Amino acid sequence: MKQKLQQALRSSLDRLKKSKQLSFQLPEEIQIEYTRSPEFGDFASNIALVLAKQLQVKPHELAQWIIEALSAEEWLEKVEVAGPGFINFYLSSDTQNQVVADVLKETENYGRKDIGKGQRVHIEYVSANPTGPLHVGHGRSAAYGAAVSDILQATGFNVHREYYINDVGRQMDILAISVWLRYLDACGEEFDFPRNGYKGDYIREIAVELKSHYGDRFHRIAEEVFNGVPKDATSEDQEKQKEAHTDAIVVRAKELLGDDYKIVHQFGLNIILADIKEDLAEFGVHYQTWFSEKALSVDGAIDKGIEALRKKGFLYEKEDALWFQSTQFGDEKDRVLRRANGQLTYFASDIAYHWNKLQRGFEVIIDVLGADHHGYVPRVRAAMQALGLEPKAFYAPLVQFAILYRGEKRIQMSTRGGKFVTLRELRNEVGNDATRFFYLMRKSDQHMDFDLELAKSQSNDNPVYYIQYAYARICSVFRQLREKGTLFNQSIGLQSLSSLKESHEQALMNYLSRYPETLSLCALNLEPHHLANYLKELANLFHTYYNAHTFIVDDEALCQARLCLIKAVQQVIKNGFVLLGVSTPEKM
RNA sequence: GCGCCUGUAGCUCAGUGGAUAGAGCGUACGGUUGCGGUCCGUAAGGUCGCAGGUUCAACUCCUGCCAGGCGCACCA
Repeated sequence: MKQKLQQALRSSLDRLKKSKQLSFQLPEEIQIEYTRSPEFGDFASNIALVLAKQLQVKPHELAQWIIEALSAEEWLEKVEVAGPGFINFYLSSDTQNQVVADVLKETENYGRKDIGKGQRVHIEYVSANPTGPLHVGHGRSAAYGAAVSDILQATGFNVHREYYINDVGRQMDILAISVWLRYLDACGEEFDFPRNGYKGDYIREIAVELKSHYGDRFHRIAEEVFNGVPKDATSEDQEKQKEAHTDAIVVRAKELLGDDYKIVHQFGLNIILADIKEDLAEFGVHYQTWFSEKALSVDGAIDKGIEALRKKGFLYEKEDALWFQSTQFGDEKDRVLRRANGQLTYFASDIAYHWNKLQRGFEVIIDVLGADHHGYVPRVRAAMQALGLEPKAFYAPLVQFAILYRGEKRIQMSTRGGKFVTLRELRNEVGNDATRFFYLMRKSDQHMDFDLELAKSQSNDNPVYYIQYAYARICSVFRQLREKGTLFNQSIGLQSLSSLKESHEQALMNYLSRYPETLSLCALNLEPHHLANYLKELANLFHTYYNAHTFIVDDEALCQARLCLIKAVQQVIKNGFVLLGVSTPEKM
């Protein structure tokens, strides 16, 4: 519709150019926007305001000329000048009605558009270290990544969802020794558990399982284990000392266990990863690939990634270390890929991983990151550019933590003490639907307050409930219809759409027609919250309508037309919720 | 100290350079309660953090300041 209006304005301006001998430069795009309220019509354009200065004409007067030069269109009811020189368009009601037929015809495809043109998009999200269960912060990333993926897919992109498993490195070693030490504890050994170890109860559970699988195969005497290991820190803030302590234990573990170390290492990883996979699957969050960092290092991909950078000339050696010139691409300092001690940094394997993404032919790369990692973005962006990706084909949307509240009371969380609320706990308490929707309701890169009480409540204050209720209510109307022995007749309804004259009906139809644009907006900005807000407003308009008018009326034509309208509403709620991962129960 | 993000109604938050800055909740009145738990109306409530600048037009873009959050490893 916007395009049609732009076309109409363009030809009107052409005509003016000739008749009034005007010369002016058209802007690239003639702006058409939805009006804020029906009193300004359905659409408005600011074109007269934009051109007024060039032409030295008062905007209001210019707008009048443009309107006079517009050719009559049957889909336009009227066109007016308003305010400082806006041109307001009023669509004829038949044009408005058309949306109902469109929705019912296109059903689950209504709103889908091919703006992606099949571009291959790689989106990586969550990718939490497999050192423990997912917590509520990861949950928000999961909900966000899944919704963005589905929205992009629905708008014509070819989306590949991937989870990068950081299954090597120090954190994993610390996990391994944490499990092992709890295992030794279960074997009756006595010692102080390292401050830097993973202290959660799940570690003990894994240790117990390890013991039941392997008996005391990995049992070593505590004195032997801690022999030569530097003392642990005496307070939490002595980072260096804590790390020295755990690092030494890792070395001892490898010495004492030999090849068995790998078994312990893998055992913990497997259990935690299985838990993460199950958790996400239950949350309705799916991936095409679980990509292992270990696999990357095994097949020499890291060297390939480094080689790729070297060939492009962005590497140099300094003080025995290998550096990447990320400052060439706006990073604040160059970054080390290989340390003086010969070890590769995490960044090196991350470059390899991203190089691998490019090699697989993805044209758009999206890394969903926790907001606390924002400092990491410039160097990854730099690497992607160095490797030849267009800057605008790389996106790193940030996801902020949610602050949990139980009513007024804030729920305190600290990762350090292992005292965090897990995603599973949250889902169990408030349900998948509310968890998903609440996460997506707010712009992802902003802090949000997540009220558990509200999320659980079966009241209209709860937006998820409110929208689901609208859907269920519509289902209920159709059930009621059957009980009354009346049949829903879509073709009669569609032929009678012109009888939908109530302001509520007009408003609903107008809003339904905005759904496709809302989807595009979400897709192009990677912002699913627009869709959540849209659905809330749609439900609101529906409830208002429901309370103002009866659908099942004696006038057959009117009745069927109204049923068509609410059926369209039902369809759009469904389409939107599918993309957000929220269910649409028919009864509540 | 440097960098990034955020500052909009009592609260939670929307707001693609446009018209009188909005919604929900909360507050104060009033009206409706029969498809399902309602909904509707009215009012109060704002120097859009502050100050400049760009523009016909700024909550929106730019600069500076103030406040809050996060990040600043040859860690991952």
